[in-house]
Amino acid sequence: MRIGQLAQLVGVETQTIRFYEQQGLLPPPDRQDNGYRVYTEKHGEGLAFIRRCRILGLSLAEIHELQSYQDDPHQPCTAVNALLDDHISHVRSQITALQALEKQLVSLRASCNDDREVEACGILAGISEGNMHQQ
Amino acid sequence: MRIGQLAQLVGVETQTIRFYEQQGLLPPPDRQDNGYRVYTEKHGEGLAFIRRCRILGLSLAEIHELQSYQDDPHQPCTAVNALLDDHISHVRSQITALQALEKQLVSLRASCNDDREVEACGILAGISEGNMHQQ
DNA sequence: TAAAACTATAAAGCTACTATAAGGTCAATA
DNA sequence: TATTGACCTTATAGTAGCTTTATAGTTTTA
Repeated sequence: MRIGQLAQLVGVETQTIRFYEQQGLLPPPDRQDNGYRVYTEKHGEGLAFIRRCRILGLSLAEIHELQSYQDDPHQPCTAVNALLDDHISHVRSQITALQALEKQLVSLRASCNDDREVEACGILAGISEGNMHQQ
Repeated sequence: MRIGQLAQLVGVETQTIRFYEQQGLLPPPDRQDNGYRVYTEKHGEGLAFIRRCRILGLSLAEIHELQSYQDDPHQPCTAVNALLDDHISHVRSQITALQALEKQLVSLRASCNDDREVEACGILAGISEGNMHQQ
């Protein structure tokens, strides 16, 4: 299987595959005589794993960590659980921050309407004067 | 006022100020004979405006856009309102996405506990097999 | 046979800074 | 006076996770 086929199979760009290889997340595949990479099903699974992790918002470093656990299958999986717990709390704090931000933005938006000139714009005035009433 | 004082006043690093100048967000200040930048209150206000926008999550490009409106004070502020509306909907979709992600992560986390070996880890298995039951 | 589609590498670009290097300036101190 | 320390200057590289571009070789298709 060549790189283009693998890319299509998993739904990524070929450059992304090369990038993961370069970052040490995908093992370097064998090469044909012409230098083309040849992939196996294993590579497909590895790549799919990476993509699912990315969809879950894990960083490449975290994925690397997970891979290192996979390579040592008889250790307790405490660290995997901890990694996920950390990530969950990270996501939660992002949500909290964004919700506070949304509130601020909505109240700022309420301070203006389309019928004004920029000079009198409540939004620009609000930002300029720092009336962002963050709590 | 020199760059260090301005930085302390607004609460940013001196490099950040130079960076904004380079990006065209802060007008280049006058220089002393020795080359040191000299700032006025105007610069302080401009910098504070930028920082407040950044706290609101606006990109440098969006800030640039707002500045261009400020330079044209007799236009209707429709575009400002629209920019904010867009940003609000952007923030909202981020929140929605993160909430869905949190759900996925929590359900994945529930599929394992600390008493297993990596080999039997419900989380790794879940990711590997794509049981991420995204809806 | 020639063009289209694929592959390769290397390097730059993206965002919004932050950090580092190497050096010039200035006031106060030993 | 020499030097220390705090400040300033520019230029360059690093961060994350790719994407884009440039340049070139290979394979497939018309």
